Amino acid sequence: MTYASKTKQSDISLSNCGYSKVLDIISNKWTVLVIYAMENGKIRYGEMLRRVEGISKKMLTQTVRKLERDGLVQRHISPTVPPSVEYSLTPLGETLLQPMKELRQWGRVNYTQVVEARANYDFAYTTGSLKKSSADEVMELQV
Amino acid sequence: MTYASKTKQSDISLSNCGYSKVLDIISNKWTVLVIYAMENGKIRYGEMLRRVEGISKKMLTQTVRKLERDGLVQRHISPTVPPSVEYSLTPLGETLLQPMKELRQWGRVNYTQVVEARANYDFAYTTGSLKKSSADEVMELQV
DNA sequence: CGGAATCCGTAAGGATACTG
DNA sequence: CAGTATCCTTACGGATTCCG
Repeated sequence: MTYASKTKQSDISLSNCGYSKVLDIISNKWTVLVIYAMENGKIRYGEMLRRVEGISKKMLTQTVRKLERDGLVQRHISPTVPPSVEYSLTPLGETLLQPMKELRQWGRVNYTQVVEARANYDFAYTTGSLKKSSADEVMELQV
Repeated sequence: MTYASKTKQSDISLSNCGYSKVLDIISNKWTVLVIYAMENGKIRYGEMLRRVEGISKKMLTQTVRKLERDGLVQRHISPTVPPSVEYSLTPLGETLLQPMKELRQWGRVNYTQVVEARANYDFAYTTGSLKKSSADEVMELQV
């Protein structure tokens, strides 16, 4: 019996599932990268803008505001001219670093296989046959 | 010196960061919930449709296809009438369960604080003052 | 410097209906 | 039962401009 169980399993709900709670916070294009930029301590707005490759002012502000609202990020304003604003993780925000790192590690370790699987899948569905390995072709995608 | 380091830090890139690789896979409304539905073994299409609360056929198919393409999910078709299709995690897919569980655990443990932080933030920005705790008001949101 | 405001295109996702 | 196909709405995010 490969089925898990015949007993009624609880539903997986968007509103009560721990996964969804987290995704509600980190699931978008920039959030984890922005948190990542703060993992070593305070960092200024402009510095983040440069470090997080490709992010716009709009999205950086929006992302960091949402994190602040969620209690994961603190904002420190130095009322100088020109203004200086630093961001850092709150204690709550820092607790998210560990689970995040595990995800990153998974990505580093396994993404090669994912890319290969994709190539294999695409090949199968465009030619009708299957390849054993497409490691050669995807080599240039590794980083 | 609260700054992490003055030495040049590597940029955080969408294309080469382990975080982005994972998000590329799991960062959307349904993926983690669908993976979650398979954590105990094979499960049929219709059963998932019922278990994952609120998902439509379109999104379930789309999500599960993407996971299959990524090599995280296997599809087993029994050519009976009516057809029976079962999905299960591949070995690669199962390796994602552990880091996912840590995230879920984080959500379960800390989401209360996040909700409270939000209420506090919203209160501060709608009234101009700050509250110490809004635990009372957010109680009905807990699950 | 650190934003806010505005405009705009794309794409993610919902609703519904149809099919082998 | 396990999907496709189509339409449609919204929200995410990019580009640009302006401001204290």
